[in-house]
Amino acid sequence: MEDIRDMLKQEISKVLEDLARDRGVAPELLPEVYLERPKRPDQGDWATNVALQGAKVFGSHPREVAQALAERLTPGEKSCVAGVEIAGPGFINFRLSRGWMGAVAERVFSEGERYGRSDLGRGRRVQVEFVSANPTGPLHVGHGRGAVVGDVMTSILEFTGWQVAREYYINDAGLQVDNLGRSVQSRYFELLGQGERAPFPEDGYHGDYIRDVAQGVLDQEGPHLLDLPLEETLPFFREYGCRTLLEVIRKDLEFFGVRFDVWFSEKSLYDNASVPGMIDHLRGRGFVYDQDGAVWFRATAFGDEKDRVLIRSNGAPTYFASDVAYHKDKFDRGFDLAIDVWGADHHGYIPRVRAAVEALGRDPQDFQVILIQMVNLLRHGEPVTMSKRSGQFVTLRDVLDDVGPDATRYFFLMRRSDSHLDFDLGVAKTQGADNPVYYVQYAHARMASIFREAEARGIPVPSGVDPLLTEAFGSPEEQALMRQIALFPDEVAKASREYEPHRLVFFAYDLACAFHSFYNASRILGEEPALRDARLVAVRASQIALANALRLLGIGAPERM
RNA sequence: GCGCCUGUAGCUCAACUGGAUAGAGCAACGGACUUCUAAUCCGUAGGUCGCGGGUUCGACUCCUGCCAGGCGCGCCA
Repeated sequence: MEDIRDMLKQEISKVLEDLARDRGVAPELLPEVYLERPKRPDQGDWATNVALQGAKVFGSHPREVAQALAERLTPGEKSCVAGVEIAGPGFINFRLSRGWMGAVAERVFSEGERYGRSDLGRGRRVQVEFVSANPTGPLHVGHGRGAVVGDVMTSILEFTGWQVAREYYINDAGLQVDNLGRSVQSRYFELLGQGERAPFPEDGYHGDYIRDVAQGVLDQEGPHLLDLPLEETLPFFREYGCRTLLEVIRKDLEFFGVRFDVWFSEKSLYDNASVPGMIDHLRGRGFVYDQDGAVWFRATAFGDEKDRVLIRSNGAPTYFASDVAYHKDKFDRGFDLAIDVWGADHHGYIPRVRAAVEALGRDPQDFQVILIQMVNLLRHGEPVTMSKRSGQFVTLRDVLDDVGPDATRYFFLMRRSDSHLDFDLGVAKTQGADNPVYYVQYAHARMASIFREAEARGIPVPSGVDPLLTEAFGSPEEQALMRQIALFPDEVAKASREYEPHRLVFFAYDLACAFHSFYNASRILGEEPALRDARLVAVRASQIALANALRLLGIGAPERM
């Protein structure tokens, strides 16, 4: 299909240049040729709007230009073009001969699991940092959305020729882990009936899981920590709590099918002096100065609205300081592109980090952020309230146990990540018609079932595409199905370029839809051999495309349901 | 006050980045299983694309001014 498009494009460009020469139009004024797939089948298989774009430079009407171009375009055997017509305000529509469907199927067959791959990334290295939730409690639903978006994004990037590293940034330095340590410490004392000796911190973590962590300390250490000064044991509680909760997070993510190559410790940036190193580096480039006893980054030099503090006047570094050091580290490690997946409430933070990236001497485009909007959790239309403070929030684990990983992934991915998402646990759980996950998976199960039945009847499934056999193609449903299959590489590329993993969910859904229509309209195994084999080829191609899409999404492709 | 995001069918969302008659799913109504899975399909109905200007062959898409909602504007993380 790609090949056909390229050939068409070249031919149109050539004809356009010929026409320009004949009419004395300078070639550099000519518009670029775009070929697009019309929405409606009666508008052909491919269409171009060059005549509309170029009417002005020709000093003529779009339809007249289109007519002139069309006259010079002769349907050719090789390009599969069966017809050229002018429509609407001046579109040129191309109708392909039936052979195109065979060409699509042939490509899908020969590429198999690789169908949809590309070399967009050209082997460049990209690091995707996602989730990065503070290790102060279990993951909640919002983290889950970021986890899936990041995970699927990495799969897509890998599939499109990038060398990918998946990374989790652990915020194990600073105030919040301190609070965690004190919270655990307090609960530990409480378990031993001496809670009043270690008061619960004002901004402490109230969730029950803190008691579990404290119980773990008690089981491991016994009561001897009671006898030591609070400040002396705090580092232990802090470290223990952090490690334990991180392990909980890691297990939840693993259950969700999300894995990381690197777990990067914020604390390590201080242990190995990366933060002062970064500050020296930026100071040397003239982007750091001292004022009011604090150390500042000149973010305004790169379009941020104000300069930002790196080291407070009390000597403590800001979160931003470690973040800049972390991003410097990313680029020092040789990544060509760094993609961060953040909660949308952090969007105001983007300009300063981008400014820092630029100050480090990188193209600001080498740093990209995917924003994840809020998830509204509902149960049968009723909002489920979440408050991490009080500890009464619905965890990712709760949702996974309730509706399962496949449905959870699907729901998190079915909207653009930067738009609000209503996640109704009731709907996600129903196995009925209003649950799109099953609609898609059912399509795959149906395909598998056809092949099972074929085997039972002793009907061999064609392993290749016989050009004669594809002449049997042709119903509107078959065409729609093959058209959708042919779209897959484009959709993957688009998802990769635009950082929009949800596109694949829409693709999978549309493919399932095209398949269900085809299935209901066509008999397969009962038909005479030529037609039967052609349809088996279509089903196999559908199955490969759908399985590839589901694999990228991390959603199961069941053989039966 | 400033910045970012959002506003499309009763509800939840698409619209190939400026293209042709704005499309799906729920919800409503009417049909299709003696067949390779009816967790499916087909049809009907539903719209001043928040509102007003502008740009051009052409605007849901771009520019501008309003209106409404969300988020953000710390020497917090």
